Amino acid sequence: MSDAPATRRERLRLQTLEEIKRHALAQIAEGGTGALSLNAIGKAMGMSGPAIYRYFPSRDAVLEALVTDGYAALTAALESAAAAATRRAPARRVEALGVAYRDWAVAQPHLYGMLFGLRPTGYRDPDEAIAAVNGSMVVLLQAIGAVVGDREAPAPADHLDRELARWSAARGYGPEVDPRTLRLGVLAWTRLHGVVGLELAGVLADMELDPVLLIEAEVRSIVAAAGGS
Amino acid sequence: MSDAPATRRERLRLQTLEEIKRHALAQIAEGGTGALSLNAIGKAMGMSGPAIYRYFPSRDAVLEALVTDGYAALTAALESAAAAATRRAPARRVEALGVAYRDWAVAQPHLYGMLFGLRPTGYRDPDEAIAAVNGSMVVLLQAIGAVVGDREAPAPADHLDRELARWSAARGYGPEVDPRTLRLGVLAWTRLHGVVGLELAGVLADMELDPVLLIEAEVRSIVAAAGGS
DNA sequence: TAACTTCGTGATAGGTTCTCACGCATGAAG
DNA sequence: CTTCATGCGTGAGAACCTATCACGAAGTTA
Repeated sequence: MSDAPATRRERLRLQTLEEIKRHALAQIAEGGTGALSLNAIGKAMGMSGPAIYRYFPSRDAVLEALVTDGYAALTAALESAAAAATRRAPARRVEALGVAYRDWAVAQPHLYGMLFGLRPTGYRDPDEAIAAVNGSMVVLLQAIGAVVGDREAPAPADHLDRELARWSAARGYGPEVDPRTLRLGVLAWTRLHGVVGLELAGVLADMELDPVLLIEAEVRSIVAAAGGS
Repeated sequence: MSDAPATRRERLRLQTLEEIKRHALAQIAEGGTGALSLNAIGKAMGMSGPAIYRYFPSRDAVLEALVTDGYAALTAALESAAAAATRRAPARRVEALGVAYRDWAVAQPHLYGMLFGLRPTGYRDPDEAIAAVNGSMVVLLQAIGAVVGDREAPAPADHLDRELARWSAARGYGPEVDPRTLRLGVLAWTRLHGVVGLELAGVLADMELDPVLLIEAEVRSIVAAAGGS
């Protein structure tokens, strides 16, 4: 994760680099991505605007760095939640993950929006970021896999199952992740995102629906389909 | 819908107003909301930048107008899909709605993002827009209601059901919409949005998952829960 | 015909990102 | 210990943006 700080210069450079990202994140937290201004960051750090360009080639590069960091932070949050619930029943562990996912998103809505919201056309995550988001998926799959347990998979393979099998193989998950777990893992994610996304968009608030109840309902639907209590 | 054009002046004004929105939509379609420039719109229409301010008080007002129109367009698309499938089995009608929902979103991703993506903090839809999005919900509820049919609802009312009952009553849907339909309607929406949102974010593409298969799986999950085939 | 309303224009203020040439200070090599 | 190169920050400036303002030219009504 952290390379050797090597020379003193690099250490300082890394320090200001982190400080820039900290300020950028704070700006985004109140005001959205549009409120990010390299000029303002420079001023807040006590230096001029153009100085930032010594550290980031462009405004978009700053955003991209935040995205990559964000993926890692989300995965870390999920791992921590899974670790905290490791002694509880598998079904409860899945529920804890669902709640943790929403909590993380709600705590920093604009960052979540940068990760899973609309992107400028043509934008594609760097491989580094794709790998990071993959970590979240692994956590989910482990938890759901524990619920499924050793039950044999009676589901007749449909189109989706076949694609998922290919997908899992290509990803190196290997055949030890059974099809049902795979399917439920992906669906759990899209369902969680559906609720969280609409909550952050303010639609659920407009309708006066409680997002937590929806999250719980969706978690329960996944657990039930996995054969859990 | 359309008021009387009254005087000739108003007719012309409405015409340029529409033209502005057309150009705005085109700009957003390629480049996202950040690419919207009133200056550029004016230039494209053969007039100066500030002239636009005779029609919209601010840049955000243009975006807001697009949002309101967008809600209506989505509802219209769903209604049209429902009408086209009116002679088919109820389960098929729900499926048609799911596909239509995704099709509409994919056809104009940035507009969809403006409707259901992250908003600038503090932003809240005008009542007009909330009413418009409500229309989409009604279409969904009708289709799902047809699948549920006259089956009695055996579901033990949980938290979510109780909240939905209050919600439905407050909305004037009346008690004729049964709890199960209500619940499935909301869940159908969040599930569809989950898949579509991740697709538009490019996450599914990164993972090489086919969104259509996911949509079908989710529609089937709703239909199954409704008791349909 | 005269008065009034509406529309579009150019100028302008203040903001942004981003490039550039310059000077300073730090760390490294001889 | 001295010299030199590298990296860092600055201010000026180009090109863009939103938004406001005073002004003149239309079209509309009395």
